[in-house]
Amino acid sequence: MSFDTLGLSTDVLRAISESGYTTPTPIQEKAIPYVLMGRDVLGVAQTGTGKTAGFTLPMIDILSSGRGRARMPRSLILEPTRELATQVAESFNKYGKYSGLSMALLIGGESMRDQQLILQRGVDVLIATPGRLLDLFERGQILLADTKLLVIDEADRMLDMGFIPDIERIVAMLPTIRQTLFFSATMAPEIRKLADKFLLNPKEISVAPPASPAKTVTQRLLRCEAEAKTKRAALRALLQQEDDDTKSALIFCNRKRDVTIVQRSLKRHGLDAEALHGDMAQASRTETLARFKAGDIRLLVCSDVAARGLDIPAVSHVYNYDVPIHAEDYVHRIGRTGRAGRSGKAFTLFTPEDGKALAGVQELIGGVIEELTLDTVETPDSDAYSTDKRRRTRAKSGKSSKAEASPAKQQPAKAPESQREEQRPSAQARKSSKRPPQREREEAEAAPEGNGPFGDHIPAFILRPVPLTASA
DNA sequence: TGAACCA
Repeated sequence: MSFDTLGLSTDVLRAISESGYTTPTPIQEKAIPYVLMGRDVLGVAQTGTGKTAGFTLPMIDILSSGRGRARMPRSLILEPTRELATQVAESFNKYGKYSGLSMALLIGGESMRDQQLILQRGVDVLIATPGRLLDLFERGQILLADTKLLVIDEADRMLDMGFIPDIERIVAMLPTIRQTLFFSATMAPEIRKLADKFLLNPKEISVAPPASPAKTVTQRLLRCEAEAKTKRAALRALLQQEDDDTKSALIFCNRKRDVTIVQRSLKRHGLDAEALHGDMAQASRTETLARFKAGDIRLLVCSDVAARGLDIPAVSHVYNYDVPIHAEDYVHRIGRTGRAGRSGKAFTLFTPEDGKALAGVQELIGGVIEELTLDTVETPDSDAYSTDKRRRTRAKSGKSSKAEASPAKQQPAKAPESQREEQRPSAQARKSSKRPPQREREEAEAAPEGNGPFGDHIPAFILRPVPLTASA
């Protein structure tokens, strides 16, 4: 199968072959002819399947005749994050270079004036995140009356993030006679309802995920104390252990402030890490992501802004510094690695407090994730979560056998609430006493405790190889 | 207990 039989123009085919592609992916093969035909398409596909080119390639040809009038874009693509929108714009640039289309990328965090100027000149392709699009619309900078081709990408994520009311407002401004392409990684009933609302007699296309992450990604858990300092030490230990195999790694935190803290901590310990989250200036978001993609940055500490959709082929490792609150986010995060047939590794730190979230993850993936056994931590049922006790037992715990860490006994928070509280006296003290503000404290803790990446102690487990053969 | 989407 090659691209020539799909009905694409020679201009587009030339750009494709110059990019080095010869064979369409299943979604491209199935979707492109229908898009060219003018049909609505309901595509169930994840990123990594070639979905983006599946709609950009035929769109380029559909739009290559005619020209956009001032403030009246001819097509609109909605994306949930700025990074994804940028990725789509890059696809248009790459494949549309012989087709002479004009394009505007409307995302927040960037100068509105530049975007307005481009809009006034008239564009064929508008790629936008909902917030900025509505903002510009309210300022009278955009008329969607001539937008006859609409793409709603990552619909499931739009739903999760509460964008659907925005999307509905936007779609209501488009002509009812139009072509709509609707993509989602899943087809939950709510998504199906949305699709029914936006699409007319769509051609349904569904492709299997490239390979389920369970097959290509080696997943492991690492039990940890809840204390941030300990988590950071554990993370460093893992990073060190995996260093030789690491092409590049994403380190996910649940909170933006922790992204900053962890990144600074790694840096102070001599590891070259950068940060990415939604509160950063757009310029550094763009630059950091570009450098990470280029292999310039090896370790990227990030929020869930990077969890979905981003296509970064060389990510060899994903670390979950926190167990994600929603189980689906786990799947998206680890899906950043093991892409395109490569193998990947995903490590998740969990604490006694993560019992519920972790159970949710394992339920969703339909299996138990194997736990790494560390000499620094006792067996699951023990009272290993007191810092003091850990210090005392660490030296002698060489026999912490893997056999004891039976997979069936993964849930850490078995101890009654009162007992756990007792084991962690600092938890109470933290709430009541006059300590410095949380942030200062964390940043102070983020400093190295000694020399080298591990401070003044090296967890014993990093000194011996950890078997990573069996798969969950 | 978050994060993502105009300022």
